Amino acid sequence: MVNRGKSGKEIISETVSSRIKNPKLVRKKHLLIARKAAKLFKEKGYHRTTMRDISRATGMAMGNLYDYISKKEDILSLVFDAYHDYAQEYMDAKEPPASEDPREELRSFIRRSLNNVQDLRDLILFMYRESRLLPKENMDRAMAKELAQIRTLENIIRKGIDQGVFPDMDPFFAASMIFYQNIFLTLRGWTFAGKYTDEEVRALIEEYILRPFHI
Amino acid sequence: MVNRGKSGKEIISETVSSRIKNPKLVRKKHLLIARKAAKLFKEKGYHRTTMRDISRATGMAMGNLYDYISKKEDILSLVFDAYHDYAQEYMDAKEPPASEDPREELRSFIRRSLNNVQDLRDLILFMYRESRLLPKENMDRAMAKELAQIRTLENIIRKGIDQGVFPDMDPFFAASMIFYQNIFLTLRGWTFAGKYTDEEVRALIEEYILRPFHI
Amino acid sequence: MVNRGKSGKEIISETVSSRIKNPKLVRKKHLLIARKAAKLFKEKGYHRTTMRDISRATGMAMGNLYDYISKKEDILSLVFDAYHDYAQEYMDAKEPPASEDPREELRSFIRRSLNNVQDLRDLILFMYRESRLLPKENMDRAMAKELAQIRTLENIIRKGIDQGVFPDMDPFFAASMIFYQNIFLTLRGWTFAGKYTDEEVRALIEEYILRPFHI
Amino acid sequence: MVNRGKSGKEIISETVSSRIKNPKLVRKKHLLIARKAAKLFKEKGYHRTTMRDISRATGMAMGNLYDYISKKEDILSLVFDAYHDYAQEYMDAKEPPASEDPREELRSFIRRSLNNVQDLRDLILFMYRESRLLPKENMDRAMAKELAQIRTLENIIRKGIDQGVFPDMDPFFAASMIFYQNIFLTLRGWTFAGKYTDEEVRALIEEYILRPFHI
DNA sequence: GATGAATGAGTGTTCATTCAT
DNA sequence: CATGAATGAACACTCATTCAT
Repeated sequence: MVNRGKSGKEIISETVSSRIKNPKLVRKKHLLIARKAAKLFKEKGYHRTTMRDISRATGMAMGNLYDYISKKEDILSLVFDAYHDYAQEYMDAKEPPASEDPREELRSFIRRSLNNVQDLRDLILFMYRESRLLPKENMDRAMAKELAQIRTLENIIRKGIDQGVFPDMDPFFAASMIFYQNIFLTLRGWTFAGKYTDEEVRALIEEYILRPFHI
Repeated sequence: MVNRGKSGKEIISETVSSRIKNPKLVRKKHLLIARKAAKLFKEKGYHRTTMRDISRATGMAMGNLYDYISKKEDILSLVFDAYHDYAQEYMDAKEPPASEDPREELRSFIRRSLNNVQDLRDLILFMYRESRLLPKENMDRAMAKELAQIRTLENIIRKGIDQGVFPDMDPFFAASMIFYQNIFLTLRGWTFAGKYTDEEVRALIEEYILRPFHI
Repeated sequence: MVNRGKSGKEIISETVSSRIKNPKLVRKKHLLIARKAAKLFKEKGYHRTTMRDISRATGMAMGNLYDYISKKEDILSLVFDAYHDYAQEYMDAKEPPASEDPREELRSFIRRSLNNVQDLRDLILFMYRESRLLPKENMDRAMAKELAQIRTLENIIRKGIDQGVFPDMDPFFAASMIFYQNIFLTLRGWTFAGKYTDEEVRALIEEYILRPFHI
Repeated sequence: MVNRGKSGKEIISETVSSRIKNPKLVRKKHLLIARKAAKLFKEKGYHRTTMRDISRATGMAMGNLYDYISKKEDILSLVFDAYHDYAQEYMDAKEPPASEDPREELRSFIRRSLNNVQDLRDLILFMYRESRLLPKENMDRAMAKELAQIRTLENIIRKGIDQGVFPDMDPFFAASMIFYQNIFLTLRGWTFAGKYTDEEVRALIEEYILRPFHI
């Protein structure tokens, strides 16, 4: 849930500047704030969550909170950054020894991604809902991260097409569709509530996504 | 853009009650409010749109506005209801003479749906973002309408499977996936900005969605 | 205490814009706010006077107050404008039939000015103290009004010099000195507290100011 | 820039008490604080200068700052005291061998005073603006210092009247007027901006002030 | 039915001051 | 003695809602 800066030191959010001098403390509190705020945001949305709520949840006094951020919007950035860092780590950590079979690679990517999505369901939902409130800089960053994931997928697909194991298709577009289908159950999971278990849903989506790739 | 109640009378909203007696007037104003508010909501989001904004946009005095609704939330309901009514009409109006070929039926449904989505892009985006703010009753209604559409799709698919023109699959699940893939370009339009035209995107989605249905 | 606009209609403050439509009401409330706020500002200074204080003093609810102004600073402008309008009227109203004798004209100007200053002592003191907080536009206006008064004085003095009844001197500079001497007892009246009555102070200043004009 | 107490020990402030034992250190830090705070106060005013600003400017940690003062107001006192001490020194240091000619003595006093005022222009302006914020005790002390200077002037004038070189007048009143005319250019410097150089202004004021003393 | 002024609780944010180390 | 993080009351300002006409 942290960036690794050039020097190898852990950094969370280069954009949110704090008045506090001790960088270790800043990182720690930024993480605390992001964690607690994320919970509140998920439950009540950004606008309905007050700074007082966040103060209470973090156990930090109002003024102290503002020692670590300079506006409420910063907390939004903190939450997004923390998620992206975490998601990156999640995908990196579970990366299997790169298979030579594109079909296997694709399945592996989807499976990891679906697990991640299911774990962070509410957070992702929140992010999709309120990303427009992000300051442009963070928005751009978020979009770049998403694009990077899509590019990874695109490469896998392109390789599959080249090797003749996938049918011919627009690889970037297909990658985008897959990426979005991954998120699908987050946005509309309720459709399946009661009908299928989480396990089943994951399996169904995986199968459905892979279907167009059978020759 | 109106419901037909059981009695055949036009109703725009069963949930939003107004102090005004004249039902024709109520309907007219509710529509006016929904239309103007939708525009504002799309642009600035629900929370950032003030009652004063809506008063100004509709040309109705604050007090008069509150003669037709009782809380701001009501306007959200009005907007959602108006959309659903409109979408229903849209799909109904363009419904072709039911083809006997499930493949054609499916393609036709998707095409109409994609057009609808592209026309109302911003509104749909807004609704996905702020639906959680809806009072439960409206939320349930919105979900029911979505489910109805999915059921229509499900039937087409089931027929195709039965006739052996579609491969075997879970028809409800497939219908759900299709339905949300339709919405895909709304949520992630920016991914394609500059890469493809709207036409191309529609064609690509259509093709991609239909791919799993080739035997 | 009001401006006369081009049309002859009374206007108070063209700079402070309000959300209220009825201009009569706006004028009335602006005046009320200026009057009550001036009192508070004089007593506690601008910064120590809170919007709640002003709300309480005017009997207007916080929100209503903000219907007539858009920021606290506006109230400062209101106070300054009201004073300047009043001072203008004061000087105009008591303007005697322009005497032909510059000496008499000068004495009359000084006397009126001193009376005005003594009446509005605390207000003027406040204004000299906090004028730097004014938005530039108002500041410029205030300076222009002051300059206009100095110019009037300058003209009287120049006439006197031309007629040979005043000794040779820089008329603009002398006018400035006189103007400031008028205000003097506002800023440092306490020096005389207990020593002289207000009457006596006025007479002493008048005499002192006029002294350099004896040949 | 320090007082000499009765015992001959240097004291910078009798009113501002510090928690620190070492009196040398206290004096040093009080002076540092007064110097840095004065700069900030002149630029931004008392209220807009935060304790953080002062901490930063002095290089003292917040808590350490509060070891030497007990409230923000104390810093105001420190600034005023430092100024008065400095002004006293300024006048004392440049005091010429007391001339026997009251006219010369008067001119000398005014000249020194005008130089002082021009040097400390911004500081004096600040003090006039914010003196009301001083605790009563300091206010009284400041007034006493002013009065002392006025008394000095009064004596010169009285001597001149007695010797028949000045026309008859109320010597205390005249002394007061002179004293405040000195300050004039501080308060209304902008009136002359571009019209006269600083040199010219000083000469004009000097001449103007002395005018009533010609027989 | 319509108008628009009035209400006041609630929001984000600041900042003098304290306190643990 | 020094450091700087922590405290929380107070502030300016907003806005959904009501009410008098």
